[in-house]
Amino acid sequence: MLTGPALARFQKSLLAWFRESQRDLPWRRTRDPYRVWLSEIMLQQTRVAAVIPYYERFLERFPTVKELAEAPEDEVLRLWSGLGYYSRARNLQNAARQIVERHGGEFPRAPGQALALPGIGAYTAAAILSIAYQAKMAVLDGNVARVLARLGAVRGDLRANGRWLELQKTADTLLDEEAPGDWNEAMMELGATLCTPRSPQCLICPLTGFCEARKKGLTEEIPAKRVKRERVEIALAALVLVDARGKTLLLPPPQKREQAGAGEAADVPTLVSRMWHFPTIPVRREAAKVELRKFAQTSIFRGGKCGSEWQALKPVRHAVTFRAITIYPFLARAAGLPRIAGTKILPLEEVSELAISSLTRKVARAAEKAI
DNA sequence: AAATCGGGGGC
DNA sequence: GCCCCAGATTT
Repeated sequence: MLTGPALARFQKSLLAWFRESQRDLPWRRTRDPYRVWLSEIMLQQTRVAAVIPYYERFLERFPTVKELAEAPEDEVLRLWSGLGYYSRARNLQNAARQIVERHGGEFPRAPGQALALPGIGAYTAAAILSIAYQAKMAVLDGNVARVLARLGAVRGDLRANGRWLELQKTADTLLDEEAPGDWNEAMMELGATLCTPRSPQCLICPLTGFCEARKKGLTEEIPAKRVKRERVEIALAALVLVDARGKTLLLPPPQKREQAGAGEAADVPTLVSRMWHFPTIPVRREAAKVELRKFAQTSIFRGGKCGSEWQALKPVRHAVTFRAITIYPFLARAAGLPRIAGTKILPLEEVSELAISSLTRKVARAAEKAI
């Protein structure tokens, strides 16, 4: 690929463009390793616009690694609620605790130690260490892979076989060792703003003269589309119990099931992201109410009074990776809520303040509208 | 190497 | 509706 003077021109072109055109993002106003780290975790598979409000709120509550390490997990998940990929938050806090215990509260500078932390893989280690500590490590993420694939006219699935490894080698050779952090951000910024998946803006791209895909007219064909798993439709029924004071009942974050049906598509703990949730079961669509009633009678009320009037609410749609879920919520008014250890009883409007997934937020909203 | 984990903005 | 995103972990 590029070497010598051509590489120098290439690097200069991109860095000049980046220093001129980069977006003003909250995490670019600091090199505090903790903030860089937090931003990189939140940005995994998540768009910038979605992250910004979460980033600000999270730092207000947890300004330092120490405060993050000492917080209850539920509080961390509460601030992550709605952002998705919740194991990121669980790993983040576990890593924070390790950093406090083993690294004196400072994000480790050694790549091996960084990679050993939960939630830190090759990309995130390179990103944090280059941006915060100017380590000479090249990042390879979806943006960079697309930029490199177009530059070199690389056909086929970028994540297949050894292709990702080849792309990493390419990224390594292109890295500007004088400014590794800026360089990495510049490559990603180009992919995020100009060298986009569809309709790349080649006319204003600083690298257009270096781009093989551009020369061959392949910018729309590269990179190849990812093959996705076929979508599976799932039906759930959820019970929104409300007492005379407008209070409702939620179940605590369920643990992963060990063996039985771990591979089943309709595994409730997975579908509610192991967060607080309304009593929920998989159902056959046509029998949602009957099956939910039976479940409520045996598992929630344990033979007690189940509430007479059940109101079917507007079905809620939700997606969890390859699963397309329809939740059939039922509003059940009861004189009193059953007391069950571990459950939470609170006003319906306050459900959104808990550590819940978007699925539960949608169900709560549907119920609020009906009241 | 393949499967899995959320959610939303843009088209 | 579909696509894909500043990927990591588990098996």
